[in-house]
Amino acid sequence: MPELAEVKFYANQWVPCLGQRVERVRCQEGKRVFRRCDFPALSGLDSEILQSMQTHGKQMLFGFSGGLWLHLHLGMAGRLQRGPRETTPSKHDHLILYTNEAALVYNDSRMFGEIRCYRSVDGEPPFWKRLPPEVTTPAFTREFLGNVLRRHARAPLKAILLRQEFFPGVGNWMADEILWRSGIHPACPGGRVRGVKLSELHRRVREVAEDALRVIATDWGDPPDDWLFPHRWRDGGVCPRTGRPLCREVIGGRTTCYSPARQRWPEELAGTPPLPSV
DNA sequence: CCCCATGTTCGACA
DNA sequence: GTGTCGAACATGGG
Repeated sequence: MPELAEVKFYANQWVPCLGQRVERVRCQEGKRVFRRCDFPALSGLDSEILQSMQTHGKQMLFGFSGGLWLHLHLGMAGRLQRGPRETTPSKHDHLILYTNEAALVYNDSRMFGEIRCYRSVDGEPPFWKRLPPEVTTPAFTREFLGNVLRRHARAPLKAILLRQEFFPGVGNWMADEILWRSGIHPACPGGRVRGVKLSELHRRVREVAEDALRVIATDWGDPPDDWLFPHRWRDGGVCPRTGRPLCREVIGGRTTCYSPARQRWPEELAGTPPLPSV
């Protein structure tokens, strides 16, 4: 499930425990989620204090005293929970941090997620400081978007939007939502999007991210019926704007839902000049 | 048994 | 370098 807003929601589950000291770390080395984890560092969380939480796209970073940083990714099915101190590990609980008041649980049934731990006394680990701009910040400009599309002029927009190095946090449903609101076909090549369409896409990327955060990140509310979201996997789903049927197709390697009635092919965009030849 | 899944990475190939 | 495709990872749900 986790995209931008869901990741924020899960990260928030641990926030009430900021300031608490970890009394015990429970985990099982050898599980896939620890495939690149510095295990001694992870065990070192024992007796340290949880001091900070931040997210970036689909990634979470928890800061601990002693210069330790816990870096989590939820993959396809991961989640975080906060439970009572008496919490006993259930089937896919791969990591539990026990404080004197609570249990902080990382759960991932498919193990596509990842748990890593770093030592860095001088603030966040270096990789974290080099992450690209988040789509909700001023650094995510129309020009930045235009450059990305120009450099991938022949790739379908859907595939481009899924790339975390450009659109951190955007996943399958957000990409579909963005393109649907923009009225652009998901298979439209990046190079076709210029001028007003570029402005439109830029606005919608930010809008979907902000809407998702507002609706999901704190309370995990149900997305309203005027989003594409509640209609997209429904068999016989209907576009809430046009009332016309939605369709599903694999684009950019992922099942994509769109509304053919309002998301047009590049050729149908009036006055679009041809793509530059490579 | 079949198919599908809100993610990422890797190798082969045009 | 760009882009596509399929497979792999591991599990659960319909």
